[in-house]
Amino acid sequence: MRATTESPRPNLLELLWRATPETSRGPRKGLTVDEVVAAAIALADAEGLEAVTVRRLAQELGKAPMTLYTYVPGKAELVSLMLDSLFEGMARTPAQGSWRERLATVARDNYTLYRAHPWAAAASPNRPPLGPGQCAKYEHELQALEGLGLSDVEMDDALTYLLAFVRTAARDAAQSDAERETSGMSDEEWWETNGPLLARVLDPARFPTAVRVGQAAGEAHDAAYNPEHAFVFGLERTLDGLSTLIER
Amino acid sequence: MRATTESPRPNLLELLWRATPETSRGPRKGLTVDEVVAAAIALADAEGLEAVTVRRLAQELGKAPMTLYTYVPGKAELVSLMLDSLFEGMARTPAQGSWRERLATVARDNYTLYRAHPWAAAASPNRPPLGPGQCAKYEHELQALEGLGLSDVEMDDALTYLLAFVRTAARDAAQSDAERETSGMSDEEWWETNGPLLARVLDPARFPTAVRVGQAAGEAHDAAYNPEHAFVFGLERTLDGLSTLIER
DNA sequence: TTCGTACGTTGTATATTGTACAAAGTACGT
DNA sequence: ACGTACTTTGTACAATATACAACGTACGAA
Repeated sequence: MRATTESPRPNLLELLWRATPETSRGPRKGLTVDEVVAAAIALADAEGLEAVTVRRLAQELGKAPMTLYTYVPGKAELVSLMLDSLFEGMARTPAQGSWRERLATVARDNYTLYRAHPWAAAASPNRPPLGPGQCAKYEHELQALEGLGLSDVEMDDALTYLLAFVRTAARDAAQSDAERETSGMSDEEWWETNGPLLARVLDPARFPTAVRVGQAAGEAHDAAYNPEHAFVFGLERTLDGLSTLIER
Repeated sequence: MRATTESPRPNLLELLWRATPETSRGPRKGLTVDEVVAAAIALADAEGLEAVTVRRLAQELGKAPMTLYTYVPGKAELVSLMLDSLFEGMARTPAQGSWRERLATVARDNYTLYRAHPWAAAASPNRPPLGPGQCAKYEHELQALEGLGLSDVEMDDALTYLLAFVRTAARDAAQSDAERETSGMSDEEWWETNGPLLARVLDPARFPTAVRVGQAAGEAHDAAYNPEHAFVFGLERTLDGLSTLIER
């Protein structure tokens, strides 16, 4: 048996905190984890997360594809690093005003982030890994809920609930945008194509309420779905829902 | 120029409503769209959506891979068909009781569906294509909001908001399950591996609230995240949020 | 100063994906 | 009876993540 070296594959958490042991042997590294992550974010912002392939990213960095695996154990870890980097640098508007204003600000900061980086809304899990960015974000956002008489567990519940709403709203908005782009069809074209079939098949006798309400919603929003309206409406509802917990 | 036949690639909407023109020429079809969709659902239920590849599905059906393209124009359309089929067959508990009870029932029916078919929660868009299943579902669910004094647009807003919450809750729950399975790590093992680093890096002076609240939440749920609790908590908040719209 | 070895870099290779294309075969309508 | 529309299928291709091994570099010990 050959005494092969134990490959010290860095753990995601170590990587997030940049707690990988420094090595001195061997050639100098031509890149840093931060550079790789920054390039990946730039690429995802410009062309979407599906453009962030190992080959393409390496090309962008002027290296051979496999080189990246020196910096990042795999693609999943790279995405986590991208997210944490976003969280690290995102806006943290200082908390002020009523609890409702403070939470609305938290929601808007998040919505703005996810709208600016649509790939992040799709990639972000409900519980992101505990990197420095996520921790700073969590710390900041909890401030909006401090001193309201909630238990610690309720603070976490409330924040998780609010953030899940925002992520979903942003994700749906991004998806709505993407569909419009991908299909390359305007709403008018869509109706020209599909209207006849729908008219035949959407029997008002069978779906009376659906036809009535669907039509009203479509006309009101001037589209099948209006993400910005959904966010505004949903944010009010979400804050109202939290008020019964907070103003108990 | 050869007079090639215009390939009558069926539109998704035509396919959803099974409104594809019947052909008589040529060999008899060995399958039906319904059989393909049913097999795909069974496969996704058993092994996840990532197991539903064209090759695997064809094998399951005893056909060559490319045969499936006779029935379905591509994989995206197949997934839409799978979803609509699920919606068609899902539980529709009759509406009764207060508006709150009715909406809670709608939410639970949806949550049950998505928990039984985790791939569907991940694949379902905010606005599913207008297939027969989706229409029947929409019609049914709107009943819970009928007669409450809401405008048609508000009915749609409210339902969309409620369903987005449920989808997200189910998606997060499925992801939480998947992570546990994929990592193959129990919570204890995770802490053994990552505890030391976290202890060093999660400075209570830098993240006082985060450390305090995070620890409390973790202990209360006996895990980093408790999806079922999040659903119960969130459903109450969501209904409270809608109450300010409905009981105005 | 020399040299072994740990480690960065990279070319090659593999398994898997969706699906385009064309050949082959089938059965209906004329 | 026969042409042709349509099903079925084999082959092929581009793209993916990443395993593996060869190669070269430069530090640390001698």
